[in-house]
Amino acid sequence: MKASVKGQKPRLATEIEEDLRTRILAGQPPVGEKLATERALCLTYGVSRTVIREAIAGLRAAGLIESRRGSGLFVRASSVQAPLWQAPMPEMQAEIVAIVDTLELRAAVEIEAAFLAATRASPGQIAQLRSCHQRFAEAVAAGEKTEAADFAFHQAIAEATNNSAYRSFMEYLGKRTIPRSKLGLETTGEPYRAYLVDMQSEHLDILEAIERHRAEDAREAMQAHLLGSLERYRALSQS
Amino acid sequence: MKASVKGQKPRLATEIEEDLRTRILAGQPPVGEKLATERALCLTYGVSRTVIREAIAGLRAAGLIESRRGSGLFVRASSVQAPLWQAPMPEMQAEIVAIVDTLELRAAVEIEAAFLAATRASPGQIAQLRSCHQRFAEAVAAGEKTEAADFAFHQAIAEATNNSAYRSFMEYLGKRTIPRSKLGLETTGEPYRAYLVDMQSEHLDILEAIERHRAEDAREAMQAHLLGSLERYRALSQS
DNA sequence: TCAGCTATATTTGTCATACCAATTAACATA
DNA sequence: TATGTTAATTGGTATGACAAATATAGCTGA
Repeated sequence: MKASVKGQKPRLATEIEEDLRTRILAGQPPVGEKLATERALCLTYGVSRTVIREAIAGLRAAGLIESRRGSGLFVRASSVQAPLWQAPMPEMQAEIVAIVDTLELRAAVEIEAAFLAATRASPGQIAQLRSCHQRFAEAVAAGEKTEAADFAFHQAIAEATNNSAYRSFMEYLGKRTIPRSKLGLETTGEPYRAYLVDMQSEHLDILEAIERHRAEDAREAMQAHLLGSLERYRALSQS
Repeated sequence: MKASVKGQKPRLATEIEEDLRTRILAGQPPVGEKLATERALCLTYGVSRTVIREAIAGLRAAGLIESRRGSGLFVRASSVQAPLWQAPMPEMQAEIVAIVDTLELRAAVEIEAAFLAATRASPGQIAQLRSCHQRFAEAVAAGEKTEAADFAFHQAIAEATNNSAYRSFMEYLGKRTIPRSKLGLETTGEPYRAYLVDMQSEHLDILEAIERHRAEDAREAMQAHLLGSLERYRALSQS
């Protein structure tokens, strides 16, 4: 059943909009190609042109298509990023989107945090980072849960920025950390362990860059780490 | 001039959609309240009901409003757009140093937001940015307060990331905006006006980079803008 | 045979009217 | 005053019409 206002039956235009959105995101038709004409869509869906135009208005607002009078409807090079993974249930969609959005925001903050930490970290803060890294490595070796150690490492970086806003932001994120198993990630077996070993290695890259006060190196190491995490996460999600 | 397909004049529905979007995002009407009826909007904008319905279709697709037959149009508290920050960050309250830290955190986020906006902004969002920039310019020319227009411009950039976390972050910052006069900034006289003219020029650089989908340019323009603002602020604070 | 021009067809944008379905407001009655 | 009925309001959908912009077909001349 398509989403609708509480108790009300779904609107025809909304249903058709979702169907067209699904097709467009699936590359049918491909970017730059023409969509069927309004008249053809009326025939296809058996509805009036008013309904079709409202469905198209939604797609246009989302930046998926553009219309040209006299020419037709064209699929745009989409400005909206495709979802990282399919939501199992529509009700979870908002939550999952928020998770992905938060991860993206977090990435922006953490990359800059690594830079600032590399320029400002005191010897005591670097020692704290090394200690967190060590605890992460021990958890990996013992086959224990690594989420807490992982987050402690990132929190120590925020601490080393000597910026209370960064500390607060990471503290806030900590309250919203979601266990990897809840994200559908299989947290046992060799692939996951390899995933953790890669993470550990990247943590070391970040630590060493901060230790040597190489700000740009720290930024790049954190960026590589977050991108690598995302890619490994995707690979594990599909296995 | 509102955004439009190359060479084509803007569509009435798109213009009205942007205007309504601006009003809704400004809290007029507030979340949960009713929008004007379709009929009233026809009279207000002097257009047919078809145009109004297409504008509304775009707002509905964006999750800003929901319609209920027999009841009216309501401003939604969207689950995606709801602010992630429910509780205030305790450590960020009423500390001078916290303000500087927040600005630094904000810079990290906004620089990345400019990058993401340049890759993702829809034509409607670019039009919104241009509208905000225009209002800022008008406020400068009229000698009026520019804080609201300034913040609206930055909020529109966050909007154009199509990332709810960025939106929420900017919304949170908005609640913490401190009037420049409270920061000890003399907000009258020629030096302040020159300060605003510089800001306006930098806003245009950011806007044009986003408009041209030059992600790296947008990032650099935002970085230059934020650094420039800080330097100008320091200069004004000491005069 | 090909290029250029013109007329026609196609497509989207906007307008107007009508009717249906759901909700709300007004009114009458007990 | 409460309840039920009726009318009005509001959004959803359908249909037809015309304008504006673009694409295509056909004709003409070199």
